[in-house]
Formats: sequence, structure tokens, C-alpha cells
Amino acid sequence: MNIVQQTEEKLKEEIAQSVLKAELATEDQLPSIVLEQPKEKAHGDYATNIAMQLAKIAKKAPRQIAEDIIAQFDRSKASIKDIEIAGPGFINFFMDNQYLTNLIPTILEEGENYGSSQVGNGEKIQVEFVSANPTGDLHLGHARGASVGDALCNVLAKAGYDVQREYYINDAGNQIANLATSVQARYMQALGKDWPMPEDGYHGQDIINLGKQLAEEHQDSLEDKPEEERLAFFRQYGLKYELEKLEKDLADFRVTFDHWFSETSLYEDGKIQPALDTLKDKGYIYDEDGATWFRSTDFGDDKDRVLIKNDGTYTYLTPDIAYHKNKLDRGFETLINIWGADHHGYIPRMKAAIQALGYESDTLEVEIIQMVNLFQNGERVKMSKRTGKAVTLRELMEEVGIDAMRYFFVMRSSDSHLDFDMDLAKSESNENPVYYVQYAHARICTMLKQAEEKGFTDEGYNGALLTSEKEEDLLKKLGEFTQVVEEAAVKRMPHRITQYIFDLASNLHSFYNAEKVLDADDEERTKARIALMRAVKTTIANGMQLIGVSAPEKM
RNA sequence: GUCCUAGUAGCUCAGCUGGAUAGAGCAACAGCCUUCUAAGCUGUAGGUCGCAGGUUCGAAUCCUGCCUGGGACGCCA
Repeated sequence: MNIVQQTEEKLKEEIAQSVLKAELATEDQLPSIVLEQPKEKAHGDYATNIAMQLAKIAKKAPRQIAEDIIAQFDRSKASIKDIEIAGPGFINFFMDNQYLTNLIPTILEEGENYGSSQVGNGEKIQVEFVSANPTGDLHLGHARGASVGDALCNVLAKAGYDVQREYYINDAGNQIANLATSVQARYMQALGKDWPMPEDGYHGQDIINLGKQLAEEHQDSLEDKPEEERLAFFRQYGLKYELEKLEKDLADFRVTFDHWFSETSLYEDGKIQPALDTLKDKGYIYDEDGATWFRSTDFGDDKDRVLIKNDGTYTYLTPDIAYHKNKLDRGFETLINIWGADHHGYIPRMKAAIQALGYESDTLEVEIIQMVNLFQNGERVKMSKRTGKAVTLRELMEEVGIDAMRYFFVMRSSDSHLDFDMDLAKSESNENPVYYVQYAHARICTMLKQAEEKGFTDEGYNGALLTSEKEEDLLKKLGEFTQVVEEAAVKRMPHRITQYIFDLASNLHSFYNAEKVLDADDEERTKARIALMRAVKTTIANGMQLIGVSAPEKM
């Protein structure tokens, strides 16, 4: 807990004590104390609505209750400068913000660990994300999922969760058979044969390239092999090629996984039948119309689901249940799946499965990533998965850069649609929020570099000299970081981080324009400000690290 | 038709556990570079929070209904 959190706790505790001393409520009746930061500075640094909440219990007017509380309040307990009653009964606290300067040594000491906490309490949590089929290039939606997933994992880890990042490879089933026939068609075409693409084939450029590559390596030697053997080869070759490409694309996008889990391994390791048996033993399975069904309606799904089709093969759901059982068997307390919007209808049946396996519904959390619409030259870029005409992650990385993508994709809450404006993301102008934040960091680096050149240091600085309004604003913002990370983790909202670093950058720019840091005429103030700048630099960099955006030294 | 999700400034979006006069950015308008990076800063203007009810001291936030956009509703994955 940093100094800000400690102070807030003390303040809450003192409020609670005052209520009890004033005999406005008993300990049992006491609601949890809500401390908020008013938007208006005139309303103080903190405010509480406790008097309004107690109106019913104490049977008094809120303003009178507030008076009673203040009469009992020991303001020496929590750096209070002034207290006032306002509006319908708010109690506003004005702090002696000098205590905030204690943040600076804390931040400088903790360095890249500043912002860490233990709210996660070591909870074992697994985040499965991207998990795109190995049948084509990653596109925009995957890029958003990758950005959000990676940022969420970073945030969770910083908040004290024990996080594992996993990618589920759909390397069994129809889509891989289609991959094999698609590769075959492209190979034959590369040899100059008139070979049609299969009905459900993958039309991406990557498969075309793969076909050419195979034609060069093997000439026409594959052509003569028996079809079964040939397809097995294309399947295995295509899978390897696609997986390596996926991993490379993601790594270049600064997203890596702890574990790549193969669907096929579920079959090879015999994990499917035990999962089915578990459901069967618990009585959630029945046969009808020649198929085997899961009674998911027992858990609120709107219809039961087929597990084994009447042709004897599994539906997609069946290995997925086995997969989730496997995750739970590995000891994860919480599973987070990050899915594209088109899968959201799938949530009830998966949650039903989790419950049927004997776990709480909340054990599985599904974060839905809404669609991304790409805009270029003011127009929406149409995309079609069928024809393979889609902008790929790779292309976008090359065209707009990783930093802008990572920032843009995490910038919005993931349950709302995102309009990705390529021109904006590419523009090196004040319209682009990524540069705004990076510029703040670079500015500080420049100042620190010049400080060094001019012989200024922050050695023996006196934090008490940081008293201007802009300095206080910066200090207050710095103190919020840990809580922002905690909240982003607990609420699974990594976009809070982008908001925070944008605000912090804004405070920095504002300070920069109002005050001069390196001032030969005031060495003591310069020292204090250098220390402050170092603390801001550290905090901005830590925030950017969480969302996978680089913090440049100069721009 | 059923379910999910969204609807907030001209545009793109925030808005915490229900709190005070609903906030940013962009665009618009008016200013600020002999001084550490103007990729910046300061100010002005801009709103029936989709609509209608309800819950209460108090609603953008919670509940119900309706309207609109997107998505999902398969023995596909």
C-alpha cells in the first residue's frame, strides 16, 4: 500500500470512528465508507457521502449528521487541512498535500515495480486469448484481442495474480482438413495445374505463398503420391507453417504465450472420453435422435447441445469441454477467455459446461472483444474472410507501427466497437494520442539529459519545495497509479491504463509549460523538480509497459 | 421471433460502489515559441446522457417497456 492508499484508509477509519463516537449508528449499521475524489477542486481533495447514507438510520437531516461527525473528527489523524460541509450533506476534506511528496522516494526506489500490488493475492488465473485457427493470417480482430489480452495479463500480473497466458490451437477437425485441401490446390496451381479451390477453402495470400514454396521445394514430386498420403503431408506441413507464422507475427507484435495448447493433444492423451464420462456420471447427458446431448438447459442455456453427432463425430463443443476441464484440472482458480464478438452466443453453453463439471459459473469469465472497423481516407475498408481480402496484422504493423496499434486497440473498452482510423494512427501529429504520451516521456528524458550535462542532480532534494498547483496535480496523479492498476486488474479493464497515462502525460505537459525545471538561479527547486520528473518518467514508462507500447527517450 | 451488446457534444469515446454544475481528444474559434522538444500549453463555444415510465434524499448509472445500430441463435468451427 502506498502513502496515498494509507492516507485514504486512515481517513475512512477516522470517519467511521467519528460516526460511532457521535452515536449516529452502531457498528452493525455502519455502511462501508465511500471516499471519492470530487471532480471540482472547490469540493476538496476527498469527499464522503456518509451523512446522506446515514439519514435514514440516524433519523436526522444529512447536514446535521455531517456537523455531528465533524465535531468528533480528529483531523490530526490524516493530514487534513480543512473540512467543510457542502451541498445536500457532503463532507469535503481538504488535505495538506505535503504528504504526497513522500511518493517520490517510493517511486524512485521501486522503479519498474512501482504500481505493483498484491490484490490478486497470488490467485492462479489463466487467460486464453487470440486462439485463431491456424488456417490463415491474423487480422484486425485478432490484433485487438491480442492487444487487450496481453495488456490484461500484464495488469493482472502487476496486481499480484499468478497469470498464465495460453493459446488454444484448433488443429483438429474440419478446418484443418480444409487447410490441407487448400494447400493442395495452391500447390497444384503453382505447378500450373487447373485445380479448383475446395468449397470451404482458405483463400488467403499466405496459402498461395505456401503453395509456391512447396512447388519450388518439391517440384511435381508430390503429385504422384496417393491422395491420403499427400493430404496428410499438406496438412502437417501447412499446420507447421501456419503455427510458426502465428507465433512470429504475435511475437513481433510483442505478444508471447506461456503455453500453446493443441486440440489434437486432447485426443492423443485421451482427454475427451473422461470429460464426457464426468458429465454422464452426473446425469447431464442423454441420447436422442441418434445423437448424444448435453442438458445445458439445466444451467440456463436456452437449448440443449449436441456432443456426439449421429454420424459418430464430436461437435466443436465436446473437445472444448474437455479442454476446459483440463484447464481446471491444472489448478487454475479462474479462467478468462477472450473471444471475438461472433462467439458470444457460445458463452451460456460453455458456462453450463463449467457448472456441470462441478464449478461455479464465475470460474469462467468471458471477455468479448467487439469488432474492429477499419477506416482509410475517411472510408470504411470492406473485409471478407471468404475471399481472403482482409488487412492482416502483419500489414498493419508495417504500415502504422506497433505502438499505435497496441495503444489504439486497448484505448477503448473492449465491449464497444472500435473504429480504427489508419490515417490517424499513422499521423505524426497532435491528433494521435500515442505520440502525446510518448512525447511526455521523451520530454522528461531530454530534461534529465540536459540536467546531467549542466551538472544538476536531485541529490539531497527537498520535496517540500514542490508546492505549485501543477506540482500537486502531478503528485496526486502519481499516487493514483497503483489503484488504477488494481482496478484495471480486478475489473478486467485494461483500457483504464491508457486513460491514466494519458491524464498523467497531460499533467506533465501542463506543468512543463507553466514551470521551468532546470533553473540555475534556484538550485534547490531544480533538485526537487528533477526528482519529480524522474518519478513521472518511471510511472509513465510503467504504464506504457503494461499496454505494450514503447517509451522512447527522444522523438 | 428469442437472446446478447451498444446508444452520452459535430466526430471518436470516458464516466468507479447511484452523488454536487455529465468529462476528454479531435474538429471550430481566440491566444502562447529570443527560455528544458509547439508531436506542447492556455482559454471560448458546444449536451432533452435514444424515448417513456418506475425505484429514492439523489439516476447517464439500478428496474420495466419501447425505438435504433451491431452481433448471436447449426448434429459448422
